[in-house]
Amino acid sequence: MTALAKSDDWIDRFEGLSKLEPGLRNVLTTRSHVVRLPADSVIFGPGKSPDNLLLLLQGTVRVQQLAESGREVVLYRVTAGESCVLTTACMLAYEDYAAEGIAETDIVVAAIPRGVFDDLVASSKEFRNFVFRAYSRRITDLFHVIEDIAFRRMDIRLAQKIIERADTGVLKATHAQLAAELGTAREVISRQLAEFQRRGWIAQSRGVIEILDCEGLRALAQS
Amino acid sequence: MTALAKSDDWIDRFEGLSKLEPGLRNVLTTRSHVVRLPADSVIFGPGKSPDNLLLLLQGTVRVQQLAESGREVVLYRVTAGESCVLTTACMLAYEDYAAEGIAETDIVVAAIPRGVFDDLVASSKEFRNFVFRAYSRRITDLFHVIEDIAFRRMDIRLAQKIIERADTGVLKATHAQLAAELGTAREVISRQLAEFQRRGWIAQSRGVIEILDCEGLRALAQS
DNA sequence: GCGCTTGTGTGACTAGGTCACTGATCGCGC
DNA sequence: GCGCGATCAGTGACCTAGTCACACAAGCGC
Repeated sequence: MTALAKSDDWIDRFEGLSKLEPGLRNVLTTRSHVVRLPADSVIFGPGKSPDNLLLLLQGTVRVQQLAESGREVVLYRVTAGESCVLTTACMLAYEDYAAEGIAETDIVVAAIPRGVFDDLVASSKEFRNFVFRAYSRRITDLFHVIEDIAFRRMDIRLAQKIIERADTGVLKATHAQLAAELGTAREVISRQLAEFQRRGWIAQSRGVIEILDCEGLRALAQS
Repeated sequence: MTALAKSDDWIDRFEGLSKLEPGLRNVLTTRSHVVRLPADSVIFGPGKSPDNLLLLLQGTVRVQQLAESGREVVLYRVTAGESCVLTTACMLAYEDYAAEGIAETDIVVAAIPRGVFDDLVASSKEFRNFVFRAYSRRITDLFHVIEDIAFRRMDIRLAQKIIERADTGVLKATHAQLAAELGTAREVISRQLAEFQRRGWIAQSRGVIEILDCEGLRALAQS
């Protein structure tokens, strides 16, 4: 991180920006600032629209939808090397919407002020492509979420989530967190996990799920 | 329509474009073409990504998500005076996604080729704002859909849909169409409508729903 | 009128969400 | 080490929504 703050190395971490015209690289680095934020920071949310485009250098950001009832769904995650591009659209949002972005880990971001963003979009085809490609990616993610919620079974979605988010066979998450992730109720997750356990696919303890039979899970996830 | 094809009047139908720089108005009109398409035309879809940005002059376009199972959900509608801006993102789509856009009526569109779109984004702040504002709008719509599907009751969603889409107290749609609209099964719609009828809110006949008690529906829709 | 197609109604059953709990486990202060 | 509040997990009863396999009805062409 110390090195990051004073160099422009970070640009090369973004696939779509590596071929950026040299002059514009300069614009980017001199007119944006690298910021470090602690885990659980709210990047944007209802009534809190950012006025920077954020490029994520380290860590992950979770973007989730909130309902008045208090329930939530995770829409997608932004990982290092990606931009949180929907924020640009959100800057102009018609009504303010009920999604928020939260730092899931400590994060390091390059914040590009709105005016600089606008200049770059105007002057660089590379940058435009970068932006539109990022949009495309997110919208595809949203389509995915819709399809999942509307048409897929919970057990399948849960199995997928466990595989996707388990690190070295272990997933640290409470049932309530998984429920928020998938937009369902805690009890539903508890019951499904109990069933997975009964089948010998996982072992559970407080806040931890351990995968015992990845093949079993995968078979369900892919059906 | 005859008048439309040969003038640039249509630009003024788009709120965000009316203040477009005069020179660029010209670019728009000379390098785009006004096209008329019949109802049910597929504007874009899986494996059919458009290479024009479409601005809708007349009619409406329905954008819907398809699942392999054959079920569908309507994501949003584009109405006259709006642009089908997600197509721009879709031109660059990572994987191709399972959404399609269909002309719901006969439509008249101004088709802006990709290169022209790019030039305009580069040269006009007005146009950029127009584009990003349109994105914002659509994304908000998608957030809405997700919230509805994940957290709202069917009876409420159905009541809303009926009110929203009924024309002079009458809605011409089959139960199957309403089911596709809301991403549920036909039987569910049939049962809900039977209940609405039992309560005296609507009358039904083949392919037609007539609103008898709008207040009753509205009360449910708002709860 | 006869048969086809399309639209609607129904019952039995499964999956998922809600409610109101109980019991387990953990961290922490003392 | 013990007690206690907070967080996490399990459970049964009940309701809503989606699935399946039908029967039945209305419009349409011939």
